[in-house]
Amino acid sequence: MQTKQPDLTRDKILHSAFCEIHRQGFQAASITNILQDTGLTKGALYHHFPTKQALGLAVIDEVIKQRLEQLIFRPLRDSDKPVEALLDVIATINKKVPADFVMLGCPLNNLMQEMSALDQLFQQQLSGVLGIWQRTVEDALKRGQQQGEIRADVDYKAAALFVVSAWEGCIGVAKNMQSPKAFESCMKQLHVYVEGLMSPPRKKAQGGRQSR
Amino acid sequence: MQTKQPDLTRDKILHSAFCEIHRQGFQAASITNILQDTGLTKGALYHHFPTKQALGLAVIDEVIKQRLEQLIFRPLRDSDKPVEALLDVIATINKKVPADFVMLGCPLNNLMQEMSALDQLFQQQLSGVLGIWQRTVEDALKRGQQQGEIRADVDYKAAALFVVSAWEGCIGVAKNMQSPKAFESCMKQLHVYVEGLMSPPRKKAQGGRQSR
DNA sequence: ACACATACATACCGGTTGGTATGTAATCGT
DNA sequence: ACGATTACATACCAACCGGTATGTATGTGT
Repeated sequence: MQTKQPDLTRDKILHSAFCEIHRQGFQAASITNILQDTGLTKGALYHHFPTKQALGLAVIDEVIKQRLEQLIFRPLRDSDKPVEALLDVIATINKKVPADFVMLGCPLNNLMQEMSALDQLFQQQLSGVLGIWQRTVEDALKRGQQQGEIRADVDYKAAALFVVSAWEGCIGVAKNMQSPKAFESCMKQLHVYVEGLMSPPRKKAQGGRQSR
Repeated sequence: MQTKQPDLTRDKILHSAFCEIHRQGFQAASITNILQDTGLTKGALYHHFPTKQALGLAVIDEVIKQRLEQLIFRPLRDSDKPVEALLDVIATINKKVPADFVMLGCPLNNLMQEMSALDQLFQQQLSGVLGIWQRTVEDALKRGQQQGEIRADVDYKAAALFVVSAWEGCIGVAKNMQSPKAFESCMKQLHVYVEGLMSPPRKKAQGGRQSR
């Protein structure tokens, strides 16, 4: 290991790049700005990353994916009550995330909307993370189905895709409205949708009511 | 009226700007590119629009809003069977729109994700259009409720917000996956959600099944 | 017919961008 | 101990950006 601790430097760049990209988008993210936050220079950046594109891809893989992993994927995978876990994550996500994340949007969604049509490598990288998300929800629904919590006639693949889509849509719209309240209301409806996939217990369950 | 038909010139610029912005995003949209498509020059553009920002705002108001108006808002408003109309629009939207619109994303959503956190005027303009969308769906649900088609316990405001959010989410995710099929599947689930808001007729209705 | 406004075209500008070439100090392998 | 490699810093560059100043041809109002 070198005294200058290259891995630590790399992480500093990655983190700063993540913040800048989250705020400005990838294309508008300025390498100069990213470096200014770290006190490093271009020499350091272009030593660790060959291009700006490579830096962006690394941010997706090593920052964004990891955060989603910790925040969403792992809780779903680790729980042996997958439906309960899914409903819990949906219900509490807005408290487990910094407030400005609603104002700035989901980092993954931001990049998807900006880059998917422009850069194939970005598209693939982002699609990979989204695929994990989708398959994690899918697996939770599937296991819930095996446990009898989810109705047998539910197409869990299509439902999982929709859950993820609506999820991102909720963040996106809330971001546009700059309204954490809208996010909360919207996620509550997603909660209702998932409940609608469940087998009716004894009480006739959900409707769609809450505050305005 | 002048021989050079300024309104026509303005429209040409607006349309070209819409296309460039749709493909590249607003910030990455190059004024030079926009003008190249039209055969005009910067003199023309900066005669009709004081800044690039003003051009972008005009694109939202005069192109994007109008397209949504025609494609979504009007059908919902004009129908006296609002729930049926809503379900129909959701079911057929993918056929009423050019194929590359899925690949390039919803122009409104693209701009929301890119600009809402960066520029307050953009945020307001976009929020305005989104608000019309939301209120249009809201009104359709409300009227459906009065007609007894929508259950009385449904919070139509929250449901409308969710419908719009999920709608945009579906396009966004389909764009990332570059998959019109995913869009179709996703919208079908949104269809299921809306059906779930309806009063049970005699048949016990929807589930959630379709192709993989 | 003549002053003036409109509707553009052309040429130019300062600032910023991602990227590179070069320099250098520290560390590692042997 | 010493060459090679790593890990940066510094200086620089061509390309492109949005925007402006100026020029000009074509109208319109009177």
